[in-house]
Amino acid sequence: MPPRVRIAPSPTGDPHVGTAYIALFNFAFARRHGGQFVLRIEDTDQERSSRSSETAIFEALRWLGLDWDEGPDKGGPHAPYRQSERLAIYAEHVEQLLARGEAYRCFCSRERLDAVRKAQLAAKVEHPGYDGHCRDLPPAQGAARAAAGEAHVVRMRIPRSGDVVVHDRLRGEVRFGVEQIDDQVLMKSDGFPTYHLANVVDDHLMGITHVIRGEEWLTSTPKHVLLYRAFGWEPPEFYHLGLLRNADRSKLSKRKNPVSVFHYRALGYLPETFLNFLATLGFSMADNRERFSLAELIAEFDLSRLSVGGPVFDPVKLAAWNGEDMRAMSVEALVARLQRDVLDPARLHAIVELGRERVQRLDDFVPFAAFFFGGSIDLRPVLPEFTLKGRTRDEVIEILQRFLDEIEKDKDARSFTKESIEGFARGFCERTGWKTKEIFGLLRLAVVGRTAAPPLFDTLAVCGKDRTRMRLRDAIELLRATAAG
RNA sequence: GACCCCAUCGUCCAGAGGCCUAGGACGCUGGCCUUUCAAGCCGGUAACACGGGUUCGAAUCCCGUUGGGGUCGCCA
Repeated sequence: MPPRVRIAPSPTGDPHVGTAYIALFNFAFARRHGGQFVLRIEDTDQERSSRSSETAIFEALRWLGLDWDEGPDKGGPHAPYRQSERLAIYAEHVEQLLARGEAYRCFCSRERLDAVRKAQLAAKVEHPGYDGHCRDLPPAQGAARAAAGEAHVVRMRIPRSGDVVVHDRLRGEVRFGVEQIDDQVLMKSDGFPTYHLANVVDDHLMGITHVIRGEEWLTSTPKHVLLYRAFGWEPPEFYHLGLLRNADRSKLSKRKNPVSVFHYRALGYLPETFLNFLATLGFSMADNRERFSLAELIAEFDLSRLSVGGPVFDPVKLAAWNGEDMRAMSVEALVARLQRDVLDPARLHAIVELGRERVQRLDDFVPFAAFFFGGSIDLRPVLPEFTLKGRTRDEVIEILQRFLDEIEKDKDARSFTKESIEGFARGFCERTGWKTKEIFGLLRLAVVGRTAAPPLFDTLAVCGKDRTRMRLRDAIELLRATAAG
């Protein structure tokens, strides 16, 4: 039986390298064995999910050449592939569990849950989690209260004793005591399923045979195993890969690294090189060769050669390989790539628009536009400019760090258009009490590397979010380094 | 903190008891080539976390310690 695998990203934020990483191995495995690679959108968080983010995932995966066989945009035998469109299916399955006593309705308020959690934290209890307040509510009573319209969630009734064994094909048997697992919410009060429920129901209904995903899911797998059991289903095979890491070995995060696939595209990494690089982070060829194409990876892919350690994502090595691959391409091909990924007509248009008042000859555009391209810039020549009257170096570092952190938390700033950045930045000044003049100056300096530039927010928008973030990080790092000395 | 995972050069990967005085790649470094800089070529640097076992023999198996990571949400 050909395998069926899936990638199940949630459409929040930018398409993540980690998603591409996991997608790659799922894709290779499916192709190797003539199976199917399914793309399922896990948009069960109404707050954070967005269509634009979903589209971005499609675009990123396609840019990399990891096309799927079934998905929201293509349909397939198990459509729909968007969880928000499968609500009736989950509701029906929850009813089943309710009827069998495998789940129960919980009417606890958020306030009560918060209080319980806080108390547990304070008391340093062994296994914090839901205290089972509604667990023994008579089902009829629960049903009646629900019918009367009382807000509630549905929780899974986790057995009170025993172990759950997860068979991870990469790690062997992993045993969990059931006392560490609290009664998971399966259905939220808004009628949407949680990840655990939707994931298990869909993997089963969609005939997924192998679940290849990140290690972050390993500890929730026993819950999934229990759910399969509650439904009376056979669980798929599990493979948990190590997580991509920052240089300091923490889980790869946008706070410390560019994690958007688009960032790598914008900086001009070749998709085939990028994929090759990702592949070597978690997989090795039997003959130990490390430069190979997607086709070669597929031809020789073998799940047992996946590794479980968390590899550090090393952009220096990626860049070295990228240069090597560029040298191997024809000039024509390079020009085509340049025009597609780095200097596309829309971007060129935006740059010319910003530059035309500031240049006198056509070829002035090129030196003018330098800061719109490339990664890090040398900020050392302008280091003294980061000194602000009445502000210490530490304060400057702190405010830049805070700005950086808050960009991602702000719903509007995330889209990174001229207007949204401006709105965010002005709000930021109000919140922090810093003058716009101070903040805007610092931003311009950090991102552009000079004091003279086109209007700040246009500039940031054209530079793009990832490049902006990267240079802010660089600036902070440089300031920290020099402050220490 | 509890639970779970992981542990070979700075980093990535190879090594599935003797083939290992541990191999490849990036980085760093010396040299060659070259009007320069790159590129290319040749060479060097550098690791089995520690402690106990098992075994004739351990990087490879077991236990412990240490270290790193992940998870503990009506987020996925």
